[in-house]
Amino acid sequence: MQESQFNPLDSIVFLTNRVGRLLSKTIQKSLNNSEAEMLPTQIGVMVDLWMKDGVRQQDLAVATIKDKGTIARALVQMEQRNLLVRVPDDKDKRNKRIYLTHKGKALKEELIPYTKATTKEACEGISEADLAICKSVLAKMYHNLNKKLQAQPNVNSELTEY
Amino acid sequence: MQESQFNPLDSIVFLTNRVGRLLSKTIQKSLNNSEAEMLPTQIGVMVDLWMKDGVRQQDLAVATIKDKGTIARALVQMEQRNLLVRVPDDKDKRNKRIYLTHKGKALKEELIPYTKATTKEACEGISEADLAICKSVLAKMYHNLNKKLQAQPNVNSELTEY
DNA sequence: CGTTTTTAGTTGCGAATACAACTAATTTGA
DNA sequence: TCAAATTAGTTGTATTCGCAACTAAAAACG
Repeated sequence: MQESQFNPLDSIVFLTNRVGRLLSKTIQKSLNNSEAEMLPTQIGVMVDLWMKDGVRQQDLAVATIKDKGTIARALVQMEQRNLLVRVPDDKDKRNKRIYLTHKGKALKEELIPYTKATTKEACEGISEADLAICKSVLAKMYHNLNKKLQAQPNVNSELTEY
Repeated sequence: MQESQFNPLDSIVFLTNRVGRLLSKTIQKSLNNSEAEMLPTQIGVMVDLWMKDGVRQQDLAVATIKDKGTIARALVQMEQRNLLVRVPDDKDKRNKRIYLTHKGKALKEELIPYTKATTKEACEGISEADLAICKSVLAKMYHNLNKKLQAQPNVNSELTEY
């Protein structure tokens, strides 16, 4: 049996995973004991709502790659904190539309500096040009992976179109 | 109050997170009902052990960005499945060294095709050159973030040196 | 139309996880 | 040399999460 070549440090799966988790963990920790303290799932929901609000719970579940039950419970907690409201849709009573409150929108301003600080540290020694290429590659991958999901039935991802 | 510019689709934090989670979720699902079926934490442990085995539980916790208790319980399960062994260290009896069994090493061969298939789909339309730059940027970020962790006390990350 | 199928959201439940308290082993340094 | 501090691993506990069963609403279709 021959030994396969597989170096995680040269694997895009390994790299995106570890870097993504390191970054978000670092940011999340730095938020602790601040006004903006939030759980990872909640941060994910917030970010999606900044891009587009008024979407359905189901859209958020797909976009954040979480179970719809998990999202439902996270949204209840966030509604209790007055970060957002869940508005039943008159045209289709199965849907609930999610809208950020003023407080929810304001959190964006709080989160940005933490995100920028962590990003800056992480990107030390990396050229602007290379970073731009890296982001465009990841954006393309994100697009490909979402398209793949859309190709399967029963998935709506309005959110992830760009 | 001015509205801040923050487009998640141009944020390395958002992109690495979503792409990383989409990729690993896709691979994990494709493993279901196969011999190689594993939980995300277990996959993370395996990958680190492929890079370097004989490390301590604590090293794995740091490398996989998980709580040491979580790792301890995951390792017990994996030991029960005969994927690895936990060997008390004679020189320092606090440590347990983790070694892959033959079965654990063989899983690597099973996992590779799934990883490659998913990666290929995700990278459609991306040039080799750009992908290489993307990976080198992420590897550099990974290095920076781990160095940052090492700078803080009580963290050992032998594993993440490269 | 009316029945069947699909979809959005909710909820019960068990598994996985983080956090913190604990034990045992080692290191530090007075 | 020995008490205090640090470290690796374990375990208790509360929270989070994914899965699956369920309800209600809408769409599909004969």
